[in-house]
Amino acid sequence: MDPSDAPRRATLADVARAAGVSPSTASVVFSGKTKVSDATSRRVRAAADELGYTGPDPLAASLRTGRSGIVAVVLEGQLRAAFLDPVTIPMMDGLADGLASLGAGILLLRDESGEEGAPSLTTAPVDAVVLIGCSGRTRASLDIVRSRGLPVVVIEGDAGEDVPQISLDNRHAAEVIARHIRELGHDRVAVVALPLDAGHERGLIDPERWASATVDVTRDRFAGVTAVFPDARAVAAGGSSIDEGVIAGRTLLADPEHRPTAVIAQSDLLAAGVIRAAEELGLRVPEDVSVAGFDGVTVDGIGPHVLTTMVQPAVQKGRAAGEQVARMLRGEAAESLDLTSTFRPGTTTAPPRG
Amino acid sequence: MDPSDAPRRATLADVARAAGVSPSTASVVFSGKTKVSDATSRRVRAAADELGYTGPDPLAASLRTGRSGIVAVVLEGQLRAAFLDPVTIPMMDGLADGLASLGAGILLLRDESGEEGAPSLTTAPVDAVVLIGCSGRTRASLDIVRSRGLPVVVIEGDAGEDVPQISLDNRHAAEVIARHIRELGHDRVAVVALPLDAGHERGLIDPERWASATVDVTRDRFAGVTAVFPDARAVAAGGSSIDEGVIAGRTLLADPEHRPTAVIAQSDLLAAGVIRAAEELGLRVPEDVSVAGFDGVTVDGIGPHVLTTMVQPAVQKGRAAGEQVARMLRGEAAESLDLTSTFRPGTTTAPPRG
DNA sequence: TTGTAAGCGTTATCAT
DNA sequence: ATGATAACGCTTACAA
Repeated sequence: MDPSDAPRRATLADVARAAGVSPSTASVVFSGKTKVSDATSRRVRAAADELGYTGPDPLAASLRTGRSGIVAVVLEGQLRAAFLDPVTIPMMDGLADGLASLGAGILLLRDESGEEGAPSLTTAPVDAVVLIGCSGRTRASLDIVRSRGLPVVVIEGDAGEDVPQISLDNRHAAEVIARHIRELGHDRVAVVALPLDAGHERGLIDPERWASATVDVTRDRFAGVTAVFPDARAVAAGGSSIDEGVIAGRTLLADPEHRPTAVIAQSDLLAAGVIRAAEELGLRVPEDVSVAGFDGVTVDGIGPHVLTTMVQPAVQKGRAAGEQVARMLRGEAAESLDLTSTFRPGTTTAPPRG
Repeated sequence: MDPSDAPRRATLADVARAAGVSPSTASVVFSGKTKVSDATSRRVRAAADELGYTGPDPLAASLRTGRSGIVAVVLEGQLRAAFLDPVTIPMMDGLADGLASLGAGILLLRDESGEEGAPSLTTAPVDAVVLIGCSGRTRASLDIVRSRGLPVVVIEGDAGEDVPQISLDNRHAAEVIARHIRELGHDRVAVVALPLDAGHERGLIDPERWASATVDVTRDRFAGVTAVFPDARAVAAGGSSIDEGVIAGRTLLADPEHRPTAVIAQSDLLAAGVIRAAEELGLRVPEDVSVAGFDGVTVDGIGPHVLTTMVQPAVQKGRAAGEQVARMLRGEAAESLDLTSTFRPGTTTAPPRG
């Protein structure tokens, strides 16, 4: 007897009919955009319950309003790689917060261009886009986003001219921590650097090598240190991890002859590795060697130590991005933000031994 | 002179008109669902370029096809908390893979019920839902999903009757590793357990306490061990981290009197902590004490050790979930899967000293 | 190979 | 406070 055999899901029109009201009234009952009398409201809701109607179909609503309530976050490569950096997660959390006012969810998109059938920036039903990181690929993503006319915010990446950007005071922050080290009296200082470019090669860095470094974060943090210690030696790590820090730490600390009295690492993870390396070699931190980090993340497994570090406002970074997106979606102008890291003294730095 | 002052974005209809073809033909040029002559195809693309048309509006396409190409992943609480577990990330990666055949993206949704205006399961334009974890809240999410009639898969959670579920052979896997320990000749064995319930209290666990444990994973992995070592002592950690492992490790190893010769930890992170605790106490691993883990994740910072552990197929877990979602979306029946962990011998277990 | 036509389920505008 | 009506931009039978 049914018009169709597969019992089609009830629509707002069905509910309206059952409740004896017009579709527009029924719509308003659910959206609350206009006053509705208590009586009709109740009638509509009753009819909805009756028919198993759970609310307006988001797809149809989206088409009509032109909003999907979804913001894309574009990460580089495998999710694994992106989430390896411990600041990414708090940042995403902040983003979720910043977006909350908008009622928007986060769509994870991978930056791999090729993959057939993969959901891409070109076809995703999103209201805005947040680009993370600073790979060359960012460029391509940016083009797509632009041609779709979507609002976009870039976090720590080489955004073009007019794209609002959330960045960090990397250079200045590095200088702050370097100055702390100098004030303690150190002058034989070494840096454990993040990768200089996509190559990820490890080892001592020839000063001229910096000219060809492509990763902004690495370069800026190094520049901050050399402003204070122009002759600081540097070792590049293969990535930001404790194990990489251990490797770099050994390189720097093994030889008592050239051993620095302080090591400035470009991430907390690396710093933790340096501490491990030092302890392996029988050196005490901070008595024999001071170690400073960068990021201010909680590093698991360095025991009683509290890392001296620059705390970067990871959550706030995400939240700021979310807020800028929200503004753009409201038609307001968005602005770029340069966030400030704060010095956090810990137990891993001290004056060098007499 | 323009019909409107704000230059409206071009639509497929505009493109069709400009190219002198019908809307349906233009549509097909972009979707590729039907053969189109090379000539018209070119004409349409040219017109599209001309008008700055970048492809069909996903919103409209979604409404028409009833598909958004988005799958929601519901995580408990803050993203931070969810991503603390190192298996979550590879799992999400696997999920992305499993979903790739579908061309679907992943929408991150937080499980917090309240939050006004937050994007919720009720209003998100998704084709299917993946529920992760085993909080009581899963229940609520499940109800929403059900009433919306969305396909759903649960990963390691207490899904109801007919919900396809991806689980792990926790009990059996724990038994496997316990047997390995016994075969090495140990009989004084202790367990470092994950939290028993939301309370997260640390310390030695009274055997009767297990009856009230609510976390399946913890209970199952413990049951596997007691099948081999009925009298194994257990200490609960406050969470799955290296630092918690250190605390638990100290509790177990400090007293030489009752010191076990082997410790079975319920996660690799905990195991890494136990190793640190042992080394702090001057014990060598595995000579003085054997340590086994669970998960098979890469633990940063345990230096030369390779953890003896059960490798859980994290990526595959995600991929399986993705594949089941894909099946359901194709109208096929989905099935529950119980995945198998595999034993990976490492350098952290050895026979007890004579 | 291409065109015609009928929606997909909402919501916004305007009138009542 | 409520209702009629017209889009929103696309896809897909089906017809030509």
